[in-house]
Amino acid sequence: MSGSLVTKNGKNVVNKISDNQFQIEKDSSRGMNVPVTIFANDMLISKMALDRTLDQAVNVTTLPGVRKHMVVLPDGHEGYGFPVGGVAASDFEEGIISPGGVGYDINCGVRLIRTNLLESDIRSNLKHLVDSLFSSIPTGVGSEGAIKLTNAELDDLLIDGARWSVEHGYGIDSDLEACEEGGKMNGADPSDISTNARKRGSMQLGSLGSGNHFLEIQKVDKILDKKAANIMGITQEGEIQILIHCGSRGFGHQVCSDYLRLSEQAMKKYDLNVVDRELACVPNNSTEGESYRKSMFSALNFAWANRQMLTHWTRMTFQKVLNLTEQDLEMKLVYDVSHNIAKVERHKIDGEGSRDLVVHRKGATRAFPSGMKQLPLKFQSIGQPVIIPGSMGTASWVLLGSTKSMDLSFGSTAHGAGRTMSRSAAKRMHTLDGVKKKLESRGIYVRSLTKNGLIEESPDAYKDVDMVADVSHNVGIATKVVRLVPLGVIKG
DNA sequence: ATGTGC
Repeated sequence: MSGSLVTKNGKNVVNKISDNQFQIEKDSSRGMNVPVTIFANDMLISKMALDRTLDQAVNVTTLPGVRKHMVVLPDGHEGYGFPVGGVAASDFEEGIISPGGVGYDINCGVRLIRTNLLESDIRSNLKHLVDSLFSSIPTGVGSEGAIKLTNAELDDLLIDGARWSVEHGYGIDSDLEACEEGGKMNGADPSDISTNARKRGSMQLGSLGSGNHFLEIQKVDKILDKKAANIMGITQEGEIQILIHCGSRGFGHQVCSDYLRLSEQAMKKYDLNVVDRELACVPNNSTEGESYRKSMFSALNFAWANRQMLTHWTRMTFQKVLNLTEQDLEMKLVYDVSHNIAKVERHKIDGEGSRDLVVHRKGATRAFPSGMKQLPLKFQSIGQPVIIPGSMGTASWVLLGSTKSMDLSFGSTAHGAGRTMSRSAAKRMHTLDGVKKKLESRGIYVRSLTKNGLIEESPDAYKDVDMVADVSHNVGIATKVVRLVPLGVIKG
């Protein structure tokens, strides 16, 4: 491919800066406040130009107070208003906050748990392990968890996040320091949460959900950065790891819906106009902005509490099936990262010094470098573990945040593979047997609640996660540490 | 993603 690429709506020209960096220049005449920077390669960016990904990124640059640039990561694809796989930073004082900039699944995220087991320790028990996980962890749309909370208990959980779960017996103290924000976002306040969100939330606590959410038993395929891997507790190839990918379930979904509606109404009051109604937003410093932040933070905490509970049941299942005690079976949390979040961070902007920005990461992972005070002590010297799940049944990656991310991507990198085939296309092109056979041929045992759940998540409906990790590594926003491959999967 | 699609 040579020359420049034009986006789907025909209005935006993409310039290639280098092999892995592209740009859409700022055009003030079309209301753009900043340029768009895209980290990709020729193949990935050509796919982004086929749908609305890049045009949506340009739309975001027209929002009030957007700073520096809109970032699109190599896994970018179209989403609700804002593209998924993007970072939009808005000025704390003069900018906006937008529910669509976080997305429906608030704090969709992943956590990686390392074990002291090798593949040979579990091969003969793999099916039993997967079956037991499948029966002890509720999956599927609308699935209900084992826990029923009163309103007052739910309030406590929404304020304390994973800490609530640990204090109620689901996990250990050291789990908390291995979570972004310690698994508890300060400033969460559930007082504006709707009754409807509460109703859905309290029922679904402690469940995995559906779509691309999964729990995988994986093994270490390759270690590329031994020093970083060792500090994370990952020591050798063949070591068993658990990856949990899920979010805030119907609770966060309802919070997002509630605030999209509220934002659309409040925009009239603030005389805010947006080029796409899906970009509904409110001034960050407004009553409505504060209300969304408090409620969205509550949903972050819901998701962290939820992943913490699933961690506990995973540990119990492994102990029981393998007949090992808590002492003999090490299952330590490596790290837990959020993929859908907005929070205030200080970032340098060329010519303006440092500013407080509302960093919207939608399908993006924080990738802070060494020395950042937000990181737990043991990662201060190397940087933050970044966990990137592939699609079900494909590889996943652990990367390491790097100083370049602070200059290039507001301290962020990609979050996953990103779809390349719609759910309906995946259904047309695959059968249940075909997908199962393909996974089995790779030695992967899957339990799924629904037929469509499996077909829609067929590995070839997604981009190549290795390519996504490569772009991140080559640009230097996060570097490769460990490649993981699945052995067993449970999903909705 | 989701008590799944205008």
